Amino acid sequence: MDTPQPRWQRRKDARPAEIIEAALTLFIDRGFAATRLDDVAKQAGVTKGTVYLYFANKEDLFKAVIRETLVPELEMAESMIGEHKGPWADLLREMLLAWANRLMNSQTGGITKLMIAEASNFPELAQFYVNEIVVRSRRIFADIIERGIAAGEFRPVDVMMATRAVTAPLLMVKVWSRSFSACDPDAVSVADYAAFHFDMLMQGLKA
Amino acid sequence: MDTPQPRWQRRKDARPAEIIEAALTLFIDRGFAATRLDDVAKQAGVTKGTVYLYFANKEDLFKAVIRETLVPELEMAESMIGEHKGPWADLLREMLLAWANRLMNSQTGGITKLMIAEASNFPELAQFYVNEIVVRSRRIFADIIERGIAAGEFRPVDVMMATRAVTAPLLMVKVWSRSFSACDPDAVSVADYAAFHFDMLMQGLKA
Amino acid sequence: MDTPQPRWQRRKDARPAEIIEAALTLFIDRGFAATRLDDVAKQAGVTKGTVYLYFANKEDLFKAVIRETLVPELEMAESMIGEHKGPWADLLREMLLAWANRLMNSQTGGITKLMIAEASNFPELAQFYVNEIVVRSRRIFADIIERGIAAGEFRPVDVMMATRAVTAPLLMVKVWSRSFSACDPDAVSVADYAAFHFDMLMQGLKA
Amino acid sequence: MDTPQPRWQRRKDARPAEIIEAALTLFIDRGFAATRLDDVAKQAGVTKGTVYLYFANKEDLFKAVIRETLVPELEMAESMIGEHKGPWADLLREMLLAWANRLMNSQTGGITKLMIAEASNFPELAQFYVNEIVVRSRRIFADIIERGIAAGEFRPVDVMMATRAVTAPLLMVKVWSRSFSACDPDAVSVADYAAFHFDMLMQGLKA
DNA sequence: AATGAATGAGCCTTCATTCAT
DNA sequence: GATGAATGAAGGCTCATTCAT
Repeated sequence: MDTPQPRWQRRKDARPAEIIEAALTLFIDRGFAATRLDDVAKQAGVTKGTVYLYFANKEDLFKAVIRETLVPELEMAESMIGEHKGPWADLLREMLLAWANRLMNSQTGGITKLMIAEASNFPELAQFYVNEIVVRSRRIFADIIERGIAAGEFRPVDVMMATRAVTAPLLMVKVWSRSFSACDPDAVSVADYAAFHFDMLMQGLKA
Repeated sequence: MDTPQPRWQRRKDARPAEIIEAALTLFIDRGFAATRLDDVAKQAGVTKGTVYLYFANKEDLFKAVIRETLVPELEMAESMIGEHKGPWADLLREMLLAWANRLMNSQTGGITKLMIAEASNFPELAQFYVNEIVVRSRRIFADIIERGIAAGEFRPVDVMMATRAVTAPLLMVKVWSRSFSACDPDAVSVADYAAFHFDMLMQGLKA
Repeated sequence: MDTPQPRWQRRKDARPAEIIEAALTLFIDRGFAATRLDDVAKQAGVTKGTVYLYFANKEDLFKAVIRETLVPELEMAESMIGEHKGPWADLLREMLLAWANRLMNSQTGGITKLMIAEASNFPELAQFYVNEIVVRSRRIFADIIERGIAAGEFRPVDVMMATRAVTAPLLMVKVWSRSFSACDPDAVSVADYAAFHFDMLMQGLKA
Repeated sequence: MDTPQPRWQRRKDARPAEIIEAALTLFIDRGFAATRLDDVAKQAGVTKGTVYLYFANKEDLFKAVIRETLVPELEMAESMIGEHKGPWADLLREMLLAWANRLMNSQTGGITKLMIAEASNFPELAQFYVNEIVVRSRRIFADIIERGIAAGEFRPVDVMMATRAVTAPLLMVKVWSRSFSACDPDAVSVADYAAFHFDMLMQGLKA
């Protein structure tokens, strides 16, 4: 006679994070509306009822997913800034590669895709995302560009535009690969692109 | 006996296009799953039943929306290519500005956003989109880059990467504005950005 | 080959009343919370979805049931008042018997039972019920008592109390029979009781 | 090693009564179905699990609530009867006032309301209630009426009917006040009504 | 061709009940 | 004895889809 497995375990502390992780994956993959709580629960290894022990409803879970996932993002973004000596271009390069790295190893790209898709359905969340993540991330790159210009290292371009020029391509490549890597014959790796991107930023296309 | 006024008009030819237009707007705004057919019908000025006269089901409508909207895209994209004399940079500039123009005046940006969001839910559609639109659009810019390099006008960069560098930023700025223009304090106009983008592509950031 | 029955009929005008009637029966029998909309629908010969074509939700249906059922009640109650000649006692008797009759042939008793049970769960509805039905019904009997006293026909008793003395017993007997007729060995018919009640009201118990 | 304080106290004997009391209050207020066991537990100062230590399920708790609450009812009812000398009307008056007193100071009225509402959902319980409480209570009043008639003190009325005439109004006034006291502008106190009721019973309305 | 009443499957949510701690 | 995390069945509600008119 073998020991029967207990039907479930008490994991009060671990549950929310597990559910959030499962939900994140599914939300990113299918979108908010197309994700069923049953699937979230199954993926988290619990039943639907358990989800409701920790989140008031589906929307609340979505918000938690976004917020909880963005917190490490924030911390990572902040931690990138630090002491720097030497040319600003070197720092820019370093930052870009670090960011590309995060884009590959975290859910950052997925979250971006998700927010792009659901922004109009969750306006306050979109606002939160823009304020807390986007604006801050831009600030980091904008600072570098501004200082580089002040140092005479960069051309005196419009900083806001340049910031977009620095961030948008990398983000797009990552978001794109999330959605189309399976069917795009010319898939491009984020890591490879990051290096190329920096080169293009510096030298431009002209011979 | 007098001829009774018909309760509705025969609009056989116009109906599908009207429904598709309404559906496109709503799909782009809310996503596929969050869009109700009732709302599509209302926006198209018909009733739900009428939608089913022209489309087998919601998914079928979605596919039609994508396909029908992409046809003019295709045609516009193709028509951009033609005889060209003078420097390739000039053609690139012209193409970029024309594309930016289309991004502003058509649903191209919206479709991109929609496809990013729903690609994993509609794989064949994603494949269709990539094959018919993305690859062709890339081809246009890739050609220019290749020829510019051959002519010694551009640096001998990786063409596939450079194509991304040319297209991704503009697309991202447009997609982003669709989702976040309401809550992004540093909104950037696509037209302005296009000019800046070309300048950066040519000269890079270095002083 | 026989003609296949149509799966359903369009009965837009009749539906709400049918649903209300079915709901009334079930609410009275089981109470609000214990009544499932599925059962209401089945009893009304429709499906659950149809209920939602006409009522926003279960609570809304409940309110409609109460209101719609009470309107005829009101009208009947009001219509009892009219021209009267002769002793006030005769009018009182007439009114009581008419009311007893209505109690037997309408859902009045059931509604009362229902409101007693659900008043605290639906405060505004309870208020509506008291204001629109109870107060008016009392007014009718209070008038008769007041005039009877003024005419010297009745003793100068407290009118409000006397009104209760006139109405409460009949109502209780009816409500009681709704709930306990199946298990009460000494069930009393409302019709019989009404006659007895009038007699007691007039003569009292004393020899 | 010191003796750790136990997290909870053994209250084996007190627990069931506390839970029953809490449940009674909520059942009366909201009805059986609308009362959540969570709320019962909270009101009793325990957790949901504890309820199941003492009661097999919600229905079982309900039955216990009714039965346990009816036991004191029974005892009180029985204790009212005793030796009596003097006119039967005096005894009747005494009994009515005593009963009114119990109606005000116990849950009798609430139980009645509850049984009226749930009788059809709990037939055996309704039977139990009728047999053990209602029939016995009636017997008390019926006895007085019978003896009063035999003594020539009361008119020779139908005893069963008269019993209803004696009990129903008081019960109705109490039940009513439970449900509608908050919204009935002409609320009537049970104590006041009891005195009036006896007067009416004796003298009737006629001048 | 068009309508919109009706359907019914499916999802979110609640809550009585169980059981690991 | 008590807890409360976890379950799972049930029910309210939505909405894509059908079909009588």
